[in-house]
Amino acid sequence: MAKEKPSIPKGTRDFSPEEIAKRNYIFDIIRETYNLYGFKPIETPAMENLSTLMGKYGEEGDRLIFRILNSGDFLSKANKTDLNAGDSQKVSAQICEKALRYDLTVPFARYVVQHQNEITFPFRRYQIQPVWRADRPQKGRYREFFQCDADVIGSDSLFNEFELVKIIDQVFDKLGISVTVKLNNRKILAGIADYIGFADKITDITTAIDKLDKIGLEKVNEELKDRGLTDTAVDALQPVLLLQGEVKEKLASLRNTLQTSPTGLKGIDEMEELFTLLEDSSTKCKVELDLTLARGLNYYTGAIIEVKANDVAIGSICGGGRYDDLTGIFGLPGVSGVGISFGADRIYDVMQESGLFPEGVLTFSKVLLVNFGKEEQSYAQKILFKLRDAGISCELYPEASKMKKQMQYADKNLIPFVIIIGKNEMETGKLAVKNMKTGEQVMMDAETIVSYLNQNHKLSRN
RNA sequence: GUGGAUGUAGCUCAGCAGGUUAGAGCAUCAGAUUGUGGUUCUGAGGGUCGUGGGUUCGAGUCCCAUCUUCCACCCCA
Repeated sequence: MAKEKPSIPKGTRDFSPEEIAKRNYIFDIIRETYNLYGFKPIETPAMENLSTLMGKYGEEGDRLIFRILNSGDFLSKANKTDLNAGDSQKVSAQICEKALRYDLTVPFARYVVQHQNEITFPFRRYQIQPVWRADRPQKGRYREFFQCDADVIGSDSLFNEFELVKIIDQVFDKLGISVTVKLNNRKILAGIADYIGFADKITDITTAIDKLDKIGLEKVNEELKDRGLTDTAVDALQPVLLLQGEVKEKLASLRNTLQTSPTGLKGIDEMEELFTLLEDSSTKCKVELDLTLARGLNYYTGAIIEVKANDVAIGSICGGGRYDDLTGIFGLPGVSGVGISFGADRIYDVMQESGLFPEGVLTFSKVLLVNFGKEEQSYAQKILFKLRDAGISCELYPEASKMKKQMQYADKNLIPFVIIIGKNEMETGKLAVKNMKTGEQVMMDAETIVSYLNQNHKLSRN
């Protein structure tokens, strides 16, 4: 049999215990915060019906959806003409009924519609699961990655947007990542497109302006013209692109410019309300209005949210926005939702690069009990279970190896305490408790060990 | 989907005018030290040089293809 070199698909990764520990640290902080804000968890399957996903993410998005081949004699169901013509596009739709989920928002919309009679609105849910995209891997870009979504559906109130920004602020503060939250509003963008006379080209306009800080004003203008805008339209757009100043000033100026566009004015009202809420309850991170922010899938209709790390160049690490009619596609119109999504894998990369993971995350066992032999082991066992009863993670070295080896094991596994139980200790009842970080060793009886460890553990936790 | 770089031991890399048995550091394992780790010393194991073809007397080294990873574009967490 030919030897097969083990490997995993492009853009996917294995996770070691250490990596899981670090990732869980991120998940825990996000989950705690979601819980604190009263969100409830759900999960949905890794695969959805292809038709549920198609057409929700734009043309590019459709291309990036991983499709799942039907089982059995799937080719017999394919249209022979398309097959012979080599039309992969058409054939794949005929032989794939399922696909891996591309994000968590669309499956959530599907969930809401499907379970609408069990749900009490407004519904606050969160969801932490992997998603898949058939993208070409790059820095901070994977084909399988975790999203951590929180959405409020069934409420138009801008208080929801406000709370989501507060969550973002709190999560990144706890993680120790310095970030800037950028906000914009699709209605303002629509108003701008309307104002320059190209309401139908809003997608082209937004994707072009989105690149402003990346390729510069001139290139953006070029691209706008390439995408079919007239010179006068591009000229009319300039004051908007170059808008400077405080949030209030920007909005006032826009209000003047967009006075003929009811949609634009609505967007400005919304942003004003949101920023007023944010002013009354200050955030630790910077929150700014960025009119060039056009990101977001094409189902966004109101607020657009994006978060960038200030110290690491990696693209956005959290994004979100309001979608007014995502559930309408599945037969439940008139329900508005707003949500955010933390990109756990990018957050991981940022934390790794900036050395932000606390030391303690890699500690699994808090205590190792040294094993010297049969008698010592049975004595140590009692201590072992006593510690576990007290909620202290610990392990007993399973065989009577050399002490050096056992100490090395504790060292390599970053176990902060070692308890040594030999003949002497068994006779006196005083056990040797060694702090592996300081090297200091204290003799104490079994009764005091638990409180000693708890105390020291808290101290070292910082 | 487009363009560019990369691939030698578990990891980081050396080796190249094509020429015997492919090297180093770190890591691993064992010993020095049969009750004390993170330092030191000694030794050992570990590679079909990403994969498949081709050129050549001879290829880790040159050519082609393919895959991986990385970088940029597109797009995005």
